[in-house]
Amino acid sequence: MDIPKTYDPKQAEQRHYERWEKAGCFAPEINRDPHAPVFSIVIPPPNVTGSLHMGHALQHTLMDVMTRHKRMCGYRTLWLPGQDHAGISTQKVVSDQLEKEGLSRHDLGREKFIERVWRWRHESGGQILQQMRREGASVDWSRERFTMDEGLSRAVREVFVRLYEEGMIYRGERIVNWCPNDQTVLSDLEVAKVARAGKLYYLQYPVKTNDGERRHITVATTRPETMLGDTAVAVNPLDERYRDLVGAKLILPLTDRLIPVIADEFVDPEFGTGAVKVTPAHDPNDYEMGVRHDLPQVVVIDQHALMTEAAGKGFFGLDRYKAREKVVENFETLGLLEKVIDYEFSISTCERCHQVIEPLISTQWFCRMDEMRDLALGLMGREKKPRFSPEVPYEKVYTSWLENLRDWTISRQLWWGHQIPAWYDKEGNVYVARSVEEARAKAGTDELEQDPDVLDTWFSSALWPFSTLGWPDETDDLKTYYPTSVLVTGRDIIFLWVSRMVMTGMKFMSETPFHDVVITGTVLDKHGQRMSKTKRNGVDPLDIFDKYGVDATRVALSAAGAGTDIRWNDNQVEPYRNFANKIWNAARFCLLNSEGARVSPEALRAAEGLALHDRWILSRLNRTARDVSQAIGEYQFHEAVQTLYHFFWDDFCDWYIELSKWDVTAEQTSAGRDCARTRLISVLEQALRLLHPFMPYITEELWQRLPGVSEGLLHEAYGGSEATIMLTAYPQGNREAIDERAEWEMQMVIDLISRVRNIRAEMNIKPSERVRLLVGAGEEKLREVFAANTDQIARLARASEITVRERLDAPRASARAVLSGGAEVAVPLEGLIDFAQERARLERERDKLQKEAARLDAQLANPQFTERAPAEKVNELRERLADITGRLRALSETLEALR
RNA sequence: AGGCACGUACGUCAAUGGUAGACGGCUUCCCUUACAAGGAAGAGGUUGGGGGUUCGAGUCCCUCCGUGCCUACCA
Repeated sequence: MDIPKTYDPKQAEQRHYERWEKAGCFAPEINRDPHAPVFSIVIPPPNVTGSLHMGHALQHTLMDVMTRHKRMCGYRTLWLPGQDHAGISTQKVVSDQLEKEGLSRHDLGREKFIERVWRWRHESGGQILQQMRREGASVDWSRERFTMDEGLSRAVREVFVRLYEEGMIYRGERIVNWCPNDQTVLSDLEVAKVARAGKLYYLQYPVKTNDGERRHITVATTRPETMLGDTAVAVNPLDERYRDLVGAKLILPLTDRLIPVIADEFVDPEFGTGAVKVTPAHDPNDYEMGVRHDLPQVVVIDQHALMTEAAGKGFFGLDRYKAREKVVENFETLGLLEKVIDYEFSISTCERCHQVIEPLISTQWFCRMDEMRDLALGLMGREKKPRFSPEVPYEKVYTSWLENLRDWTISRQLWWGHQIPAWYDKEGNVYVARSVEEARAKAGTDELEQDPDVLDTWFSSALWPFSTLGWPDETDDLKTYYPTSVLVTGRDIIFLWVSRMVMTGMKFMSETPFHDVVITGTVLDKHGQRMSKTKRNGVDPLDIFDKYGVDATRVALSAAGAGTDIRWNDNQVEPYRNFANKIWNAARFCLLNSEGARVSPEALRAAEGLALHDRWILSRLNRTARDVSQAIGEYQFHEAVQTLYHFFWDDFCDWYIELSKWDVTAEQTSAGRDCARTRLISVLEQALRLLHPFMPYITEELWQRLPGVSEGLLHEAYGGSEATIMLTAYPQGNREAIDERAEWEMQMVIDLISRVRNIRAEMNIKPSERVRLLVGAGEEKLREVFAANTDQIARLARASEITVRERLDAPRASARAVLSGGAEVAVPLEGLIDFAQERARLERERDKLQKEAARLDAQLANPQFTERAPAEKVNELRERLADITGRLRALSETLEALR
């Protein structure tokens, strides 16, 4: 058999994915058990414009681990893939392409432009899905969805119409967030607040008096240019300074308008001058105040952030920042600029293009959220669903956001997206319908024009868990896979996406869209900075795959703590690349000694007369299986990884293989040898199954090479499928197979061997040199354990002979050690031993033990402790103290003998 | 401005209120026929400072220092 010494991940990565896919392993239909429990996940649809980043790799890995695990547990398993049309981003990508050709989207016209976007999507969009194949993601490609698919678009129209008919969607004029660059309205969630160092300008507005008295009110503002649209100045009704001026008129400088002084509780008397200029058309708070006081709205800034005609001759057409300078200059000239101070404040910017948002009054479509919000809050209140992991702090983040939820601006002035299903007749009457035909029927005329706006991208995403399964039709998929089992995503879209899915899910399906929500940490760069394109500090997962292999990368990502941010550093993957190589070589050893062996479940049963190391590894295997399943179930992937890593490396490689070597590598063919080989390879096979959800490629690659693997090993739900490790049964860990006694006995043997190795290292005994071992053990049980395993101990401790007695009887010139359980071991070293050095070594150990004994003594002597602590805990300490005391006694005697 | 996290070995991170661990790195020895991406043995911590609750605190409470994140209508 020809197996290379070093694992080459690329080879395995190329070989298996396509085969799995062709065999239909990813589709739930592979499961032929009609009573199988169901497990389903919908992928957070990546943007068509996106390419894979580490955040995806992390989330996809966790989703795939869960999916593969549940599939191996016999669940009917669906992981549904798909993509989001990503309105603004996609439109921008294609617009930029056009720009390079010297064209704008308006040159093409709406229809041609959309055609072009579709072409782009088919040609270069969605590379991310190809990249997912490399990740090993076991998604069902036959159910792939796109938010602009006909089916999903139908769901969008259906939801829109129903909500409209219930009065939850309405059209109205409001102040909104406008991006002058993207030329569209944005929802509050798409606006990012950024701290900026700016100035606070103090402007004086003269009071119009009849007696010629010269008075003024000073207002403070960060945006002087908006003063051209002021229609009032507001003060707090309780503010003594201005009480007599409420109701008075002010002369608004640079214009010919008079504006009133009004009283409103919104005004904080402590801030600035206690007087606020009110610009209802260009500030959300002022807008509200304007509504309360019935103030006129003077629009002085337009959709391109240029000053309008209403701003006055001198300002018309100026950019808003130019206008700002000019207003300030004019105030200075007029002697009305009181002062300018440095001031840091936060401004609203467009999340995508970072342009400063301009609040504008505009007619848009809105969605009332109160009813759906209450549905979601009720679900959390009654059933505590969805269950967030980690629960702290996300459950609270989610609910407190819902409690403060406001109406959602759902229209966007874009071309790429779901066009709003509303039509207008010549009189401007609106007809909301599922199709133009339905609208015509409602209107009684064919002369209708559809609303040009499209819906917020998140509107269709909000329906994802049921629209992808066929809603509004009552499909089998919908009945089977809704609600989904778990949603895996980042914290940045809890509001944008998670909460909205819950709300629409409750509204239209009357059930939570997912039982659990796993919030992953953010992948940061090695300095703890967020990865971003502009900073160019992003890491391409494909580079990591090339460098270390997909499996190693997946394990490294799974090993990150639950919910905590991950400071990414390439070399963190190295240990897992090494781990993969370790697995490879362990399997290599098994395979090189596999003649006469075959994978066999019977070999894993405890039986009479099994050697200690066999009983032990079976116990460890079952314990590991149990712990891993529990960890995955609790979304503690790092614990699962740690458990598997140590089982495979420490238990299986370092001890079990070493202890099996003698039997397995025997030159003579024998039933005993075949038996040992079969057991070894069967344990390996189980270990590969346990590792498979995390490391799909290497486990499949090795599994296929094991002798005796066949369809017969598959989980019964997959009977008739082709042989692959991904359809075998996941080891559950049998509680009865956990053999505490075997684990204790083995621990004694390991302890003895380690002590001898320690002596050898400290005494500089060459590896090639065999030593004699004298073991003294008062307990008969222990003597039996050592006696039964002398061959093993001799091989691993490199001893020539071993004598086990009740009492240690060793020559003075020996190096000694005391084991737990009170046993002692001595290595006679005639002529080699430095007595002073040996005494010092043992004294050091004695001091350590004495300290611990003293601490335990004190704790046990404290009646408060023995009375209040649980009896189990107290006993544990007593036993430990007894053990230490025994060892101390033995040590003292040894030291005495060396004097 | 409020709210929420976090601070543990040289580095990156784990630890239901019960003996502080892992993986790199480091030191010494070994190319022992699965693996030098390996094996064996080690060194390294009064868990950011201070106070409190408790028989017992990395873990719970308070406070200070430092670092992140989120929310917000103070012009």
